[in-house]
Amino acid sequence: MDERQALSSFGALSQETRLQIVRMLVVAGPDGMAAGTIAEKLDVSPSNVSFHLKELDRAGLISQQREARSIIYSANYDKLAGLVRFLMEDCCAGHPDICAPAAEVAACCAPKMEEKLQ
Amino acid sequence: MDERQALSSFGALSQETRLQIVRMLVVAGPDGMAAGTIAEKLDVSPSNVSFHLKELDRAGLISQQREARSIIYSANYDKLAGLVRFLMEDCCAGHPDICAPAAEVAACCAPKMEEKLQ
DNA sequence: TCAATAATTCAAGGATTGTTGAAATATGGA
DNA sequence: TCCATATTTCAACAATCCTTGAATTATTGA
Repeated sequence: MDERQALSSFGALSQETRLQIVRMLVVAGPDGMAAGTIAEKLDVSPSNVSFHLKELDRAGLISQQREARSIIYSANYDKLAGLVRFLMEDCCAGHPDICAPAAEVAACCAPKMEEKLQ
Repeated sequence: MDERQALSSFGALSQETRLQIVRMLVVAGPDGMAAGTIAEKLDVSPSNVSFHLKELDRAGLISQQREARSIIYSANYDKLAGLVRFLMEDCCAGHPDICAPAAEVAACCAPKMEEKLQ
């Protein structure tokens, strides 16, 4: 991930409805959710949710796939992971000793890692 | 970090000058940099850099401290770490098995951790 | 083919955000 | 005190972003 992509991702995530969409899709997993379902759950108009989905797609944070009359959206985990990496690289570029505590967060994704460190 | 803070942080980081400021301050470390130095290095007007510094301060990503005639800004590492955690929590809320690779990034902050995992 | 469903696109407007340069504030030294 | 330095604040304008509802496209089933 370069600065350009990071800017676009941060921009996409800096709007309430879009952040909620991403969080919902992340929880939904690889099966994703239909645009209409997202609109319904977040109580937002179809046209408005469509606008925000397009924005998230442009940033590369989500993908779409038609299924019958619905269009199914799902989170791009690799892009989210890339953004996490970008932020941590920034952090470490300065003072690894200071930002090391941030590494703790990794435990939430890799519980086995935490065990090994005991 | 709650959604409110995350939104504000993402908004702050979604502007080129501000993202560059944060990256510079992170590299600068705890000593920080004077507002004028930042403006000079990024080739931005003092009033414009001041506008963006205020925005980053509002988001809690940086701190300031007067030193003689200068005002020294420095990165808030804990807030950045909090944002990393927020993103990873989101990731893990869904499918830990899928987003686990993101945990690799932790290695950049905690090289000792990586050794232990060999 | 026709109607219903699902979603997108478009244009208009309102709201927010970014830029600029001039004026104001704060500090330190002569 | 007076001047130079360092930074912020302010107002005006430009640019971007968000919302809304109506019109459009795509798909399915009767």
